Amino acid sequence: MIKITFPDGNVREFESGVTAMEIAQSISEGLARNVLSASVNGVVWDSTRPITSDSTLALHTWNDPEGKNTFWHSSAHLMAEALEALYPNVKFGIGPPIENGFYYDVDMGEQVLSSDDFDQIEKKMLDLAREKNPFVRKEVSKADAISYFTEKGDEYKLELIDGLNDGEITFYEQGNFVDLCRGPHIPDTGKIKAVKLMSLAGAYWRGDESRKQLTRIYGITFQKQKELTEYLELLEEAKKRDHRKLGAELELFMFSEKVGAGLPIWLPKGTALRSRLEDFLKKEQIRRGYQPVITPHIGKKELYVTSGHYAKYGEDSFQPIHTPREGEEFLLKPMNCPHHCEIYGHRPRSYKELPVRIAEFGTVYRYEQSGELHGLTRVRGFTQDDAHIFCTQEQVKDEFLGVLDLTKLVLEKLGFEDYTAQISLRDPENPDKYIGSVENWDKAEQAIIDATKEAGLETTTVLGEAAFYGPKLDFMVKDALGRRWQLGTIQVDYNLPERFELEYTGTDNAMHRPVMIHRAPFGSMERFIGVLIEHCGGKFPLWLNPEQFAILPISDRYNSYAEDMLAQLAAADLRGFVDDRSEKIGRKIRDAEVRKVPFMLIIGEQEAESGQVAVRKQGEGDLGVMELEAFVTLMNEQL
RNA sequence: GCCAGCAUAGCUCAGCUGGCCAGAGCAGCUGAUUUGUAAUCAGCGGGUCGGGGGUUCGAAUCCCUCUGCUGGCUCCA
Repeated sequence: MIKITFPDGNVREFESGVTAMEIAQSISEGLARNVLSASVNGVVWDSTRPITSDSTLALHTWNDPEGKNTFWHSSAHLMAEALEALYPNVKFGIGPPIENGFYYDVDMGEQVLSSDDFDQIEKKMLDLAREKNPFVRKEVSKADAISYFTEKGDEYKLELIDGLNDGEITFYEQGNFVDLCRGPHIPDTGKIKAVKLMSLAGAYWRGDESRKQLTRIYGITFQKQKELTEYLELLEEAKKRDHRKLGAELELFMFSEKVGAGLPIWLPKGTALRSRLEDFLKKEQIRRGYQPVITPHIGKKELYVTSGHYAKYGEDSFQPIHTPREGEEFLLKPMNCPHHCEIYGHRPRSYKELPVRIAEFGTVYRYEQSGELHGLTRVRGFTQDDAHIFCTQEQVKDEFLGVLDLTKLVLEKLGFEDYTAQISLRDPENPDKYIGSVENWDKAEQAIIDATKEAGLETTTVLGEAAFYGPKLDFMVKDALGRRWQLGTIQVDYNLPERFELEYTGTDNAMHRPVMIHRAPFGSMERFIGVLIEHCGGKFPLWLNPEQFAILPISDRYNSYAEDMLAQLAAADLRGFVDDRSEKIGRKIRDAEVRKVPFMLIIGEQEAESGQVAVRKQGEGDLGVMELEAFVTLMNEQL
């Protein structure tokens, strides 16, 4: 007999060789039906694998990430089986589960797969799933594994086997398909009831640009058709909220082939929105002791040689601009920090004036490969809500706290309730990758950890993700559809103060090197607004909305009255417009609704006589008639 | 940059395997209508079918190339 410890601490005895599935059955048939895999002593296993020693056990269903992963991993195998049945010469790379579904990298040889083939593959997958073939785990020797895939002629699997040790190699078999795989898998293919192949993409073998590009097939599967339908509906919703689509519809921004790819052009309404965001932050920053500055969009090449960016990114940047006579070389600025370092260094600094906080909405230009560009979230020219704080090592923690507070304020003001902070620290295995003293790194990392704790932030910590010049913290924000975005960032930097030889005179009358903190609560205005558009589906908070209300006269006769009203509301600092077209009121309402104007003021004979307004809220409907002052109050309450 | 796909009017799209002056809805303009909570009616204008080259008697349709876009890969100071 062996002892099995459950997550709630309960311990029960079972015969040695019992499987997780059998244990589940002993609890309830219903549970057993839902079990996809199980963690045995913390390792995810097949639910059908015999347990032969005292163990902890956690059963995984669709509701656990582990359960979903197992399900999708098995689905990848099912897809591979279908592919092999349809295209006998296909060779397989790797096929893991991902956040939403799975993929398999395959080498189709001469054959070109297109999404038109998806139907056929999906059908085959469902046919094979209906066979309810069990996933059978087999331990094989390295020699046997090699001879199997040599015979099959799959060089990718052979390469994978090459990296494995004898004794740790397993195959999984379902139906006629055998794959090299660590597992685990669901009990049988019958659980896969709904299949959808999503897209095709090229993917380099083992992520290496110099190696062969395989075809990556993305898919997702579910246990119920209904779940697939819901998932596809969610994707539809995301598509409706796509900032590229809404940005065009609401006339916020545009792109022009003539101006160039990846260079967003802000239209009047988008500019109104963006300016409000900037003003909000500018005010808040001034309150917090930041000093706004303005620096040029280009800088001499030497500036970036000094900063080190030229050596690191020179080749992969927009190339220098040359002056015609003098032959000077200028670079479009890819960052604001070198300019800000020059500002710090333009005169001697005393410890008394630290921290110095230099802020600029600085537009920067970075070369991105053409395939990388995407709406506002990946562009070649963008504006950072940048600031650099020059302080002493001792001040780092307090400055960090201040920035955390500001960033939280920004996110919450814009309706991002769900976010976490990702702390990126050194890779302990590679100390040589980093510049700056070990003591300073220790202090800075500790300062970040302490500051986030003090700020009560939910954090995740990743080792090895720090920049070479210092540890950093990124805000990971979840939007209304549950998608995660990286927005604001705070980075400690020991490198630039060194390179620019920045100093201050300390209490001891000696020279010291300040620490620099880069920070951007929004990240970039472009990216932030892109995410904001999708988060709120184009229905911006009232204080940001370029159009807060529309005045809709019932007929032309009330147009001048509407204009008077507009003037009164403008005097109350509210923004709107009059729809004075000779259209029926139903039409004007519809158009305002589609434009997502938050409030509509309908005025006709009754309102003109009583001096009141009939208020309608976008998406909600009629709020009834009220005095104009009451409407102003209503608006101000929501600002 | 690489793989796959897409590009027809301001927008959304039709135009099958090459064949009469390239279509629709919405938007726009003009006129009529003067309207009470999500689309009033009529008329009109608008496209060298993304650019260039080729195949063909004939190309929106087939081929090549460039540009842009989409989904990924690689990259991201």
